[in-house]
Amino acid sequence: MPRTGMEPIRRKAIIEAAISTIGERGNLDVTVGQIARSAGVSAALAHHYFGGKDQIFLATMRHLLRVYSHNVGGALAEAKGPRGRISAVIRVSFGTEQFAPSTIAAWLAFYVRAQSDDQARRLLGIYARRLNSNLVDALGQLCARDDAKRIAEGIAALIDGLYIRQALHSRAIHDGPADPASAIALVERYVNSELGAVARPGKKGGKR
Amino acid sequence: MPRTGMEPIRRKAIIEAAISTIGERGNLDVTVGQIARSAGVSAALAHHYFGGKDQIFLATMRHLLRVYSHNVGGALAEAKGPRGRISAVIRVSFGTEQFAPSTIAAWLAFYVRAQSDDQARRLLGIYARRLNSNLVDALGQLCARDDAKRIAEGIAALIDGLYIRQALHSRAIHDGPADPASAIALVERYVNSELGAVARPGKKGGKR
DNA sequence: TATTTTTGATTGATCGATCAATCAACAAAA
DNA sequence: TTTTGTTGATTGATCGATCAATCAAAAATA
Repeated sequence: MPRTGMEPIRRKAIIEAAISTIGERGNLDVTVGQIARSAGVSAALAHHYFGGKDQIFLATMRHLLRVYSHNVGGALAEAKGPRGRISAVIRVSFGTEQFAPSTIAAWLAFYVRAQSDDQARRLLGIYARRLNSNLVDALGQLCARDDAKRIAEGIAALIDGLYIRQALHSRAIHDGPADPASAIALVERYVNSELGAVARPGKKGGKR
Repeated sequence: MPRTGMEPIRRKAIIEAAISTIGERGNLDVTVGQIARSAGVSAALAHHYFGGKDQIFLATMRHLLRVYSHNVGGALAEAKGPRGRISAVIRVSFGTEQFAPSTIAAWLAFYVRAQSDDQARRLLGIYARRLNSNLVDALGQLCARDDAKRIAEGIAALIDGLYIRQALHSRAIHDGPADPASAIALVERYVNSELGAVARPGKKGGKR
């Protein structure tokens, strides 16, 4: 049945199989064979298209990152004002696409991977920097630069922390579904109280 | 040179070697041989004393947990009032012992391990529950129960998030040292603004 | 249209390396 | 000499990677 033009279809299938396989196991201790089987192909084919296990992982990370960036981009476009852009980032971060159990598990696994793999770290670095500048830019219009940096760090930490906790809970309580709403509410509340506590930025932000 | 009474010495050496080996690599893809060599013994001896790789990991987790609990216990004993106990928990969580790069990396690695290993998950669950009840108990004396739960979740998420981010940063910037002070300040500020925003708890906490 | 050639798609089989685990043996106290 | 500590050697299993061999569609040719 080999029709030509299978390559993009296979690549996509293998990447999605990688996400679900990694997501099920919760770590990167998955074999190429497992991923391939889940994608309905042989392990050899996965190697053929990607070159090796590492590259399957990297392609999967890139896919996750691309989807996230795409969603953020869309949400930012519709957002009204800096505060709206902050909410957009938060909302997307806990959106159904990002907050699916297997996505969360894969994300966490790649975080760990970045500890020992330069390329993985570089990819995560791109995501982190983009998130950070989105937040700092928006916050910078609402408060002093120093405060903006600090609040952005807090938001990012809250997001990462809620992710890691969600990953554990969704397994502890027999695959309980994620609860994006309360996570969003918690972060939003953080943003509000932090913004409420800092002075408006004059042309020069005053100290505290 | 076999003197008797080596067992506890070897166990400790192997556990500490496991922490540093895991910490260096940043994940659990370490061999028993590497751990053993770092401890100055043979791989066979590590098996002899622990029974297997899994048990080395579990013993290492238990050790990490025990040290943390011990430190928290000590800090809680000296703390004055509920607000002081919250600060004690935060301070210990970012204390030098917990915030050493290899400890952070090992902690994160075990978090991922808990995704696929029941016993590891159980151990982390104990830690999480203890942390949570410490925080909720203290917060419950300062605000309504519902608020206490929410703020405790926020604190825990912030701690986890700052950990995971620290793990990445300390590797990105060529083993830059941790910065406990700013992490502590960020969480403390969160506690203050959240507590400032909620009403005092009457005998019955009012809604919001 | 019918036949041949080419090429992309795909896999089973297999190699080489790694590693956890086991065991038999040895050394040094007790 | 009995026990405790310790290790090198070995094994069995797993896995990533490679490769030769199919198979079928598409393209070229008759």
